[in-house]
Amino acid sequence: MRDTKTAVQEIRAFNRFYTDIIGLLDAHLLDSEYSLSEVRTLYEIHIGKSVQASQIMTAMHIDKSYLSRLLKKLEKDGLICKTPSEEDARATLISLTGKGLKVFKTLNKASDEQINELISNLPVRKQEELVNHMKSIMDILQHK
Amino acid sequence: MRDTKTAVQEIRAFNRFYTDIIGLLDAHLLDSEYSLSEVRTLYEIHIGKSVQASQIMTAMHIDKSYLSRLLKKLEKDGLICKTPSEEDARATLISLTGKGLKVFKTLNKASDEQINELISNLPVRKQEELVNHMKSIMDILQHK
DNA sequence: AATAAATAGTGGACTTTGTCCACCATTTAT
DNA sequence: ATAAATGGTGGACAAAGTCCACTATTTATT
Repeated sequence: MRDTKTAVQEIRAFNRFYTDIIGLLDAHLLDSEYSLSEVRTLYEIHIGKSVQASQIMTAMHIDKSYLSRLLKKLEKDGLICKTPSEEDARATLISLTGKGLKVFKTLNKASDEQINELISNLPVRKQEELVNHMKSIMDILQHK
Repeated sequence: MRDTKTAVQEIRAFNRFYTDIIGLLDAHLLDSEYSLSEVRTLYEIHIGKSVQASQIMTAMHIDKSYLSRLLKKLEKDGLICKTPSEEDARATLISLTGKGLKVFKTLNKASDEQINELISNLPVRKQEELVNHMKSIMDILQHK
């Protein structure tokens, strides 16, 4: 392994840098009617097709009661539907409704555009900084 | 510019991936007596040596009233001191006290160790995933 | 010089996000 | 048959952060 100090410093610098970028994206996304966690929940249901609450919970690293409430809102808005699992009467299976899929796709598209705009507007200086950070980290990982 | 769809998708995939990693780090750091924002505030004061509240605010993208409260706590704990600015009577200059520097260094070291541990324990699969994400993004930026 | 507008910061009230805990129902293990 | 684990809900609460109104200066405008 190469010099640990440098590697760690580099990763922390990248974290600060990238946390900032993600923060900006997240902030922009907040105009929507749905919170970040709600959108993320829709995403998890979307890719899982038909999932249990506990699976979403694990994927998102959130508390089950919080998830329960997120799901409640999404259900109230008619974006998801719950059906009792046939194998396990404790569990309910969650899936997107037609409306849910539509809303998800809309939000997703908005997010794509956001990112696209970010890429287009990223000043060259920031781009170079990002690339340099990434190079260092790749270097660290490949030599560890 | 290359295929936009792919580029945007790739960046979003990386965001999800890296948000997860950062989340883990942040969660681990929470054992400390100080919150993430408080530590970040100490960091900003540390690198700025002697700064105004408004500078920290801009760097951290947080509300001024929230920062005011963060500073109040740090001051109460004797980690920072405020002195009225001589050029501008509206402003106060903020700097770390001896104790503040000591605490910051301790927290900083803990954070370093955290990252170090993360690197050491990152499964090869995750490492490769990270490197692949980064390669794609660098590729995107360099061809845009 | 007088006043309008901008800048720096504080504190009250509030919202959002998320956790902890107690609880019910069902299922699996002993 | 019963203990323990799993899946989920809801109450109470904590943490993080925003919005707004206010004070005190400072800078710009007439």
